[in-house]
Amino acid sequence: MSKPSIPQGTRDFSPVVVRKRQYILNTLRDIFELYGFQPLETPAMENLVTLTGKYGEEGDRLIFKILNNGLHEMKEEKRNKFNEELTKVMSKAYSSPVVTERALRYDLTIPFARYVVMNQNDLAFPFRRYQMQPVWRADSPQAGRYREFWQCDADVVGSTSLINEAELLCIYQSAFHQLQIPVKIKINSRKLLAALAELCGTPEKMIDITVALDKLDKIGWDGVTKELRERGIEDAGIDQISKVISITGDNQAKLEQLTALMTNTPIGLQGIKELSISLSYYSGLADAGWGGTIEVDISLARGLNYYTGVIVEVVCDSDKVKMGSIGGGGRYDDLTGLFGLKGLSGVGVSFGIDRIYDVLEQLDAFPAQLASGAKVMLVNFGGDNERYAISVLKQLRDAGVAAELYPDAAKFDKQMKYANKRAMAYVILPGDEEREKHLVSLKNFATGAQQMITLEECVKLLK
RNA sequence: GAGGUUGUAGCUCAGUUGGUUAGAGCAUCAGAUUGUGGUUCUGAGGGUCGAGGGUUCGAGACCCUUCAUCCUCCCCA
Repeated sequence: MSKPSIPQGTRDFSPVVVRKRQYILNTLRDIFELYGFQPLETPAMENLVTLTGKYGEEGDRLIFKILNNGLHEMKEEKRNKFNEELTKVMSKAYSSPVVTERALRYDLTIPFARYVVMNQNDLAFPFRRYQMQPVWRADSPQAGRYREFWQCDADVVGSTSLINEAELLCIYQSAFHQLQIPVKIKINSRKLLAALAELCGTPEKMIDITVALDKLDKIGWDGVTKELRERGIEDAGIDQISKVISITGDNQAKLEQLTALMTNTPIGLQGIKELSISLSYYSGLADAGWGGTIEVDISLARGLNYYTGVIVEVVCDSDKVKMGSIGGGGRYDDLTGLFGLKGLSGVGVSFGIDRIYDVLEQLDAFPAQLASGAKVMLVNFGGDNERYAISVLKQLRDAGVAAELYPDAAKFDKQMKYANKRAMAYVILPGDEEREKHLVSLKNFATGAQQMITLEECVKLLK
């Protein structure tokens, strides 16, 4: 007998953990629905060709490919061909439709784009959807990084209105307010980064600048300078970048200074205008009770290179927590163009469920009542008492009280220990005396107090 | 792709320069206790020391190979 284990980079979620995760997911779901987003689910596997070439060379290697089935019923000749191709596939980054033509979903964005293109005739655009599902990556796991993890996305496609940007900001604010996580939302525009590349005199280096700048938090300005040099940016250009990212003040002041710096780059001015309009829409929609701050941050880059407009990132704003971003998103033009549907602009946000979980744990901000499960357990005394217990059990459930009966007439001590371990709030003792009097003895497990009462009174207490 | 960590009971881990029959806590089961839990006491079961090879009179420990694991860098969420 081999010891049981689970695949590298996967996790079991125990009951308490599932409850806490569901609390996060339910909170987000309610908000998405409130803002008119519709739920979407796509299959765990996609056709391999749908995924390949969408995540870059590195990404292609990290896609979990699924071996074709039906090997046992192949004809001799086909099986030989299969084995030949399999050897090739195993030896290097090589794909063969003979061996694998499906793969596990790598993220939710590409399947979403695929869905939109396939259903373009039926969808009402702008299409607002949210999706919360696991994704898989054949990456080597490390702390906080798994081969199976959940993503939670909300996107709007088919509209270029900046109201969408403002609404997604509201969703972030509302969500983290409800979850009681203090946050700072950083906002920028890819157009400003494009303008920055122009200011450097190297507009074609925008991606290089973006990737380098994205590491500012991690490696500091000196590190970024070094990386920019390695990526072929001249010192004069680095000076320009330095000048732009070091502007200070509130959002209004920052945008004004930027305007001055970028008067000669139309794309920069447009980016500034978009940020300004988004923020103004936002202030019309925002609730005064939300605590999070929204801050224009020119150094915010976001690694993903399909973003083209406004980009955002959420970080936890608390001294007690050290954590990278817990959410991010932005506008992307033409994502569906990959599948032949051109001219559809989209904007979306993503919530980092695992990190949000960790933050809530560190802040000790999960609601206390999540810990307890079923409310009450009935002790099983066997025989006639068991029959009585079953009738009480049914009546409790009919009244909407979460209850369970210990299934065996085991020793009393054992049953009580079980109830204790399960963290039951109450225990009901349906024994001889209770059965004869048609009453129940209800014991409060926290206080130890016990009373013999009618079932009606009992239900009233437990509801 | 590069580097490092750890593999001993179901779980978490001790195990001295290589030396008799490999230990503890938790968990499980039984008993003190057949209607009163959280903290008690007693006892029991449970091990091819990750796998394979080597050195040695003798290996859980040393060497080689291999597998697994966790972590760091790269990259990413």
